[in-house]
Amino acid sequence: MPITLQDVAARAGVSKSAVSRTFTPGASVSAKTRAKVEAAARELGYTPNVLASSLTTGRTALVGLISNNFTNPYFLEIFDLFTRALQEAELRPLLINLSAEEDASRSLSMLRQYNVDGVIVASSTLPPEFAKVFHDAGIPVVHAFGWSSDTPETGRVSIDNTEAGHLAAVTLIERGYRQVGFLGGPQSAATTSDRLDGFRVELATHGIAPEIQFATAYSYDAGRVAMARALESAPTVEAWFCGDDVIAIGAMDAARALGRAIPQDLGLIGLNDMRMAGWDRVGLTTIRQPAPQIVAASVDLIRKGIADPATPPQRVLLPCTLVERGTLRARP
Amino acid sequence: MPITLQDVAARAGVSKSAVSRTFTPGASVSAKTRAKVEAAARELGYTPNVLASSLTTGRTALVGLISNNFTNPYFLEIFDLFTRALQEAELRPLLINLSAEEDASRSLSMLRQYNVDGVIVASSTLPPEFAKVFHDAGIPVVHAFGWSSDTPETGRVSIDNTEAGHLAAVTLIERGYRQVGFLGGPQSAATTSDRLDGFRVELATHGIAPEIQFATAYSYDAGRVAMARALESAPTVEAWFCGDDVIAIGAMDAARALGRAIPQDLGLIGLNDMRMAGWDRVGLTTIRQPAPQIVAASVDLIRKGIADPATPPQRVLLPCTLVERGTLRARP
DNA sequence: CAGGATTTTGCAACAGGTTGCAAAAATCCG
DNA sequence: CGGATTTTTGCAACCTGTTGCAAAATCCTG
Repeated sequence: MPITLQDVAARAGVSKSAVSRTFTPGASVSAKTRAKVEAAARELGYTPNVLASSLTTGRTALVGLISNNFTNPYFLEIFDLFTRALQEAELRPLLINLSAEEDASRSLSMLRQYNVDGVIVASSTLPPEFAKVFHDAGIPVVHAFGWSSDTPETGRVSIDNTEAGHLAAVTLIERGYRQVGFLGGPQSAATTSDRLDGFRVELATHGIAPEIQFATAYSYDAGRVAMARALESAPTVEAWFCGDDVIAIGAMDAARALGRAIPQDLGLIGLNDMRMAGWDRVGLTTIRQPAPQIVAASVDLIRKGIADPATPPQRVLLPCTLVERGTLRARP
Repeated sequence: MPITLQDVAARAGVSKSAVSRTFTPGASVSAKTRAKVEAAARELGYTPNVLASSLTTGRTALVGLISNNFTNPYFLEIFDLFTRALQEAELRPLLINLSAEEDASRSLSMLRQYNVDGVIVASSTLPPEFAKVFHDAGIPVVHAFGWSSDTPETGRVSIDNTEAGHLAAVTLIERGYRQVGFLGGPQSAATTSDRLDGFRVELATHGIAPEIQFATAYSYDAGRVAMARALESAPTVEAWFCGDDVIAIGAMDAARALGRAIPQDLGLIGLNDMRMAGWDRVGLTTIRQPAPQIVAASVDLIRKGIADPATPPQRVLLPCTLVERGTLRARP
């Protein structure tokens, strides 16, 4: 049923090789045959079968896009960026939802079956070792949005989470908050501990030890229950640094529900600057991750890794910035 | 480098065929050879190459998942559901972001290159004809979340949008609203006109003609500007039926910004019931689309279409229900 | 226009599997 | 236990393209 090389070759009156070469950039074909072949291909509606060609070339243009963050609206923005950037680079994302399990080896074997050219891990909660499995299997891999100081040797792109924690601390101090807290994402997440570290270190220079709490997930609900608990156990904290915007929004609602006005009674600062943070009803002061740059750099790294598998894994750290809205009191 | 059938065959001391059969469900292999082969495969870490086998079997287990809704948080929920359901069915989603362009033929040729087994179009804004292109190319296709009374013959799963419009009208009438408006998604979207139809028809039986406005996209910003405009041009409308939750949220913020309290001064009812609609700070009264069922039915249809390409395209319409929260005044 | 250099072309082998067919092995049954 | 059945197995062809190699065609140059 589908049109093959053979069919086109027959129609154009040339050999299979000629047709193949017509569609292979840089191959040697005369203008005349090329024209004949292209005409025949057009008439028949021929599309080369990437899968078949991958057998000999070893290239599929397929890239595994793995994430386990399907409840955080921020990641829709990330997926939007990634799919566009990959399409731009002529790569095709094979999307894997890892919410249910965390077993890298299963993903690995699946992606191997499809001979993917590379893998992008877009997750702040997957452990750094996750990406390593692909690297060890010889598949170029980049871990985006996750990072920790002690990651194994794989490509990675993210903000400097320690720096983000630092920035949060500086901001809170500057606003005159003295009793502050850290409401992080899942405690096991690689990023969480870095953010906490940076936060703590800076606060320590002011002689402050933050209250510490963790939400069980990067989600509204998790933020909500964590903050409800936090307000109970640490009612004197004046401002919280939340490990993520969606957690911060949940936290905000929990605080309001318990009668604490924001920012009058309680300050909040988030992280990510997802689009929603700028909505009227949210107006969250937050630390922006430069998502477009992170994505661009990730795809760039993957391209390089594919082009030359010998490329050593690279790390890219991008700066984050404060975005002022309405959940922290003004500078005194 | 990678392990092939051949390698396993050699190690197990059998022919390639024996190995192939061991991995083909339902093929004839004795328990003894199967054991030998499995042992060898395990020792070598062999994973069959789906792409190579697809050449002869014509099956890739790849499914194109096409959407152009990457700014509507509702679709993150949809993607979550789809990726899980597809994984469950042993199918792999090849994600295509069609935000930039609407040209079906480009997607078609791309998906053909990869020999996808089927295509799922998850979009409320892509025209019904879009899915038809795949159907005509002999690729099983299901259009989910989009529908219009006059769609061409492709598989489709959605709510009955006319019914949804009807339900919205009934609800508003029941609350005593008489001056009502329709704030739809993009005017070109297939779903929009059906929703409007149902809405209008029911209102007409009460002698009411609604004010009509369209947002330019399914997004917060679009909802916001559309409502700002609507409040100007039709300030007497007491309640609006918004074609989508995220539009409704934007609309709500616009109304508040212009000093209209909700639900006291203005009623709003959305559509979808995305998770966020239930957040404290949103509390949107809305019409729920049964997303899990829509997704399940879509994947089911695709599976059937793949299993037997002769299966005629089916349509599944699922019921939608009212979810009461706080953006409509109480029943008088 | 001859002769050599260069480009283009087709053949055939190959990528990693699957499968129809016939031979070989195992099983059944009287 | 021998012959008829049934099951298992390997061979070889095939799926759709790519590519090294040598032959054929074209191009240059004197």
